[in-house]
Parts: sequence; C-alpha cells; structure tokens
Amino acid sequence: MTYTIKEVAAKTGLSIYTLRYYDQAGLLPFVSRNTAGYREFTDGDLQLIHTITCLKTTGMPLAKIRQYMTEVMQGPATIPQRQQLLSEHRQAVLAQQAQIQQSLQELDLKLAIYQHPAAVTFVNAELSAIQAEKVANGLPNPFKK
Amino acid sequence: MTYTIKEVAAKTGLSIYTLRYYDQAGLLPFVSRNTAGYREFTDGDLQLIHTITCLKTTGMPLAKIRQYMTEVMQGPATIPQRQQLLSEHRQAVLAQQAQIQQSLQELDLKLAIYQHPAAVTFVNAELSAIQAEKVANGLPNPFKK
DNA sequence: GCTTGCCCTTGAGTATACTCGAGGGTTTAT
DNA sequence: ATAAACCCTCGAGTATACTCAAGGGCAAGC
Repeated sequence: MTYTIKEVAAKTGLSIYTLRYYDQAGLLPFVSRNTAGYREFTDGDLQLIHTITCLKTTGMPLAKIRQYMTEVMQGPATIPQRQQLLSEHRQAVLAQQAQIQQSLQELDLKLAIYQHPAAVTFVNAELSAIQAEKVANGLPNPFKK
Repeated sequence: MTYTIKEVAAKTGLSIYTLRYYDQAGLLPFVSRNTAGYREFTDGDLQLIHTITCLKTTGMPLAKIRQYMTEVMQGPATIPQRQQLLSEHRQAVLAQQAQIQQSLQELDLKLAIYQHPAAVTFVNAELSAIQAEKVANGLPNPFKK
C-alpha cells in the first residue's frame, strides 16, 4: 500500500506544494519514485514526515531538519549526532516555552485589566501618565486626544 | 529622562535596525521626535515596547501588533477591540503551547530511544522495516547501505 | 571649529518558507 | 481513445521580518 502526494497532503495537512518543496529541500530523501517519476509514499514515510512536523512545530528551521533526516538515512552510525541535535533542540524548546509562558502571563494581566469594571479609568490613567512624561521632556505629544 | 535609539536597543535587545523598522511599520506610533528629528524614548515608551515583545514572543505577526498599538493610541474607546484581539491571541497561544508540548514529548521519546543501550538495534530494526516496505511495493530503495 | 560618533531616511538586499503558473507527461474512467 | 484528473519540474512570485549601505545632518569633546 502506497500513497500519492495528494493523499499524503490530506493525511498530513501539508499542501502538495509544501511536500514537493520539502522534497526538493532535502527533507524527504526517503521517498521513492515509481517508473513514471511519481512519488510513492509508504506508511513508514508518513511516520518520518510526522517526525518532520514535530520538529517544525517546535520551531526547528528546515535546514536543521534536513540535517537530521540526512543522518537518519545513514543508519545507526549517526546516532550520536542525532542525539546531540535533538537534545540541543530540546533545550531551545524548553527555553522558548518558558519565554512564551512568561509573555502569556503578562498578556493575561493586560486582559484582566481590560475586563475590570474600572478599565476605562486605568487605561486613561496610563495614557495620561505617558503623555505627561512626553510633556515633561518638552516633546511633542504623538497621541491624538 | 529620555533614551536614544541606541540605548533602547541595548535595553530591549532589539537591534537599532529593528527598532527603526518597527517604527516605520507603525508599531511605535507613540515615540516622539526632538527638533533634530531624532527619536526620543521615554520610560513609558519602553513599557509599550515591552508589550510589543510580549506579543512577538507569543507569535503575533507585526501587522496585528500594529493594529493593537494603534488601538492603544486611541484611548479607552478601543478597549473592547483590544480585549477581543488579546483574548483571541490568548486562545491561539494556548493551542500553540499544547502542540509544542505534544511534539516535545514525541521528541523526548526519540531521545530516549537514542540513549537506550540497545539504540543501535532499534534504529536498525526501524530502518530495515522501512526498506522492506519499499521493496514489498516494488520501489527503489533510496537508502544507501 | 573640527573630528568622531550618533542620528536620520531611502532603498536595496537577505533569509526563510512557502505558493503558484506554465508546459508537459501519466493514469483513469467512460 | 479521449477527456478529466493527476503527476512532474522549473522558475518566478509572495509574505514576513529583518539587515544594511549610502548619503547627509547634528552634537559633544578636544
């Protein structure tokens, strides 16, 4: 059982264009062609594409993903490299998650202010303070009142 | 007390180029200019820039950030719009976090396999299975071994 | 008062990741 | 056997977010 590129697009959510682009970019060195030159995807290929989307979801650039897939193609000899690549990436993802978490909390705070009954008062106060700061420094007021 | 663009770059971690780019893109409508045409940043401006980086960290595109900052400039009348923009973004961030978390767990699994004493065996088995699948479908084997 | 360093704008260049149209071969269903 | 639907490559186009060089004005120290 093999799949056409259209079927793979439907299964993965990636567009046909994207799949071809990935192939051309060297992310899919495992995909075989039939005699007509058509790509034929196996279930194992889908697994590997799933790994690619995991890496992409976590923000890995295509060039790094390509490197990883190339190493996968070379068999067990590249396990140390893959291990390093993935564990470095893991650290980056953890850091990124922490940053997002922090920013999210600050946004939640802003939302809480907007939802407060006295939101208008708060917002006005904040706006006035910033404008006063400009005036105090002899600067033009960029706020249209 | 005001800051030059260079000082703001140092304080925020954004490059001078990026700050100017953001200004030109309409993300910094609050920044005043002195008589020479130089940007002069106040502490309040730094706060607003911090909000921008929070939005950016959480993946908001610059066009949306610009919209938000424009609304901020217009005072309390735009609180409902801002609320909607932020709460929609909040939902997107939560979804994104969940996706990252899921992908991260799958990557952790891969790492665990690579760290296992029998990693070579596992990797070889997986590779063989994929190659067997190709052969079973009469496809060329794209693996060099 | 002059050099050095900082600021400005404008416009072009870069990187990344797609997205699509043209032109042409293949497969499938009628 | 032929039209519709699908596949291919290649090259160009788009979107986003910077990044930088050129050319020129301003400012602070010696």
